[in-house]
This record gives sequence, structure tokens and C-alpha cells, in this order.
Amino acid sequence: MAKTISKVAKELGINIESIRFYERRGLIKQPRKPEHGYRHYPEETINRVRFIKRSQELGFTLDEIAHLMQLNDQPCGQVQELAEHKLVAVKEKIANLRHLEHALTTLVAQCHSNPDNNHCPIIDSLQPDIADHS
Amino acid sequence: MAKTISKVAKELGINIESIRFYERRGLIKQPRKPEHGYRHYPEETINRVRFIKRSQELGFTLDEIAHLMQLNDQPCGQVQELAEHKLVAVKEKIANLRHLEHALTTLVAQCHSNPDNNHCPIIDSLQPDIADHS
DNA sequence: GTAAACTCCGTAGCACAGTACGGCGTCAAG
DNA sequence: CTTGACGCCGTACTGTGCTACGGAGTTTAC
Repeated sequence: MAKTISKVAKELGINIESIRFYERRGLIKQPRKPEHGYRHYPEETINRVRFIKRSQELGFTLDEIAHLMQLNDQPCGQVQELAEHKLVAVKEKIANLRHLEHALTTLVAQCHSNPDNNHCPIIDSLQPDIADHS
Repeated sequence: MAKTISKVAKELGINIESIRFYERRGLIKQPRKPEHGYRHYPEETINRVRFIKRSQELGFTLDEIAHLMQLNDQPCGQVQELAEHKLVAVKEKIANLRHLEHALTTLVAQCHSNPDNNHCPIIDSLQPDIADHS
């Protein structure tokens, strides 16, 4: 049942070194191994790595993830706060990107009907005072 | 009119060293200065830094930003293609972030309506074996 | 005209998240 | 029992984006 490090890495589509890195960071515990031998990973640890990877996709840093994992079986408060913080940041990013999307779309349109063939106003389009993001 | 480096840094709320760093990276050109003297920044350069900072907030790397800024001085034909390329990337970024936003919103909502005050559902949600609602 | 503040430059260091290396130990198939 | 793949460990390096340092030179205010 217990897998070697390369099996785990392959299964999760990550690098062997990343797993060792997480061990060093204390994100997963190094599986005990008979004095001089190979690591053998139980499913539990593999799931922990999955948790890490999933959390990273949600924009959490490794420090935050360590924190999250410590909060297991704790009341919601702190976890919720972290998640809400992330949510606000994500919403802001989306809003900003929408503006850029609009600016780029405009730019492309302008390019189509541009009389001045030697200048494209991308910088102007993205100037904070011009691309009014109320 | 032209400001010294610390004036610019203060105005933009960034570190002096960042400005020098952008110069070294070729993102802004170092203003000519009389042989042995101080930099004096015209508004144009300050706007360029603003552009950099804004673009960074939108998730562009400095390399990408350098690329974006190069578009400004190119004939429209080439700009169009590159801008469209960026537009696709931006749309993708937005889509990814929307996905993330949804996931985080769900998590936070679960927390709000959590009857069990001693255990947070966010943690469970991040466990792949439990959250397999794909 | 001198003292304080500011700026110059090159170089070094930091934080994050890995990734690579290399010499040696272990394991499993034939 | 040997051989070759696999795994061990510590350490070093990568890339991105700054940030800090220190010993100069330059400006400015009094």
C-alpha cells in the first residue's frame, strides 16, 4: 500500500524534490523509515500533499497552508478570515483585469481603424488617470 | 518640473531602489544627467512607472510589461497581433480567477452556515477525497 | 562655506517556491 | 550475487522582484 517517493510524485504530477521540500518545510511529516531505508508514504500523507496543491491553486502561500493545516479541527474563525481575505484580493484582481481587457479590446479596435500607422497608444490606454477605474 | 528620484518614489509610494532597479532592467530609461549629477525625472518617465505598477497589479511580470511597453513605439500591424495575444492571456487569467472566486465564495458560505462550531468545513473542502464534486 | 541631506554606483542579500547535483546507500530482478 | 535503477542527504543554484549597504560625490539651506 505505502508508496515510494517517485510513485507519489508521479501520481500527483509533481517533482520528487518538491515532496522533500515540503518535508523540510514541515508541511508533511517524513514517514518513518527503518533506520536506513526508503520513505514509504501512506495515503494520509499523499492527501496532505493534495491539500497543499489544491490550496496553492486557491492562491495560498505555503506559510498560509501550514497555518490552515494547523487549524484542522479548530473553530471556523481564523480559517474563514483567511479565506475572506483571499476572496477580496481575488475580486480586486478580477476587476482590474476586466479594465485591462477592456483597454486591450479598445486598443485592438483602434488598431483596426488607426490612421497613424506609426504609433499605438497602449501606454496611454493604460495610464491610471485615463483608464478610469472608479 | 523634473523631479529627483526621492520625490518620484514618494509620489508613487515606492522605494527609490525600485526605480533604480527598473532602470537597470531597462523598463525606464535613465534620464540623462549632466555628467556627474542627479537624475531628474520628466512626467513621462513617472507615468511609465505608474504603468509598470498597474500592470503588475494585473499579474504581468516585468518581462511582460517590458514587452507591453515596446508595443507603444511599434507600427500598428505588429502591435495588433501582440495585443490580441495579451488579450487572450488576460481573458484566461480572468476565467481562472473567476473559478477561484467561486471556490472561495463557496468555502466562506459554508463557514457562515456552519452548525458545528468546533470544526471548519473549509479544511474538509480542501481535502480532495472529500471534496470530489467535480 | 560648511553641514546636512540627498544621490551616485556596484554589489550583496532577501523571500518565495522550488529544482538540480553528486556521491553514496539500498533494493529487487535476473 | 551482481548490476542497475531507485532513493538518501546536504548543499547549491534558479528566477522573480525587489531591498539594503556603504563609501563615495553632489546639492541645498543656513
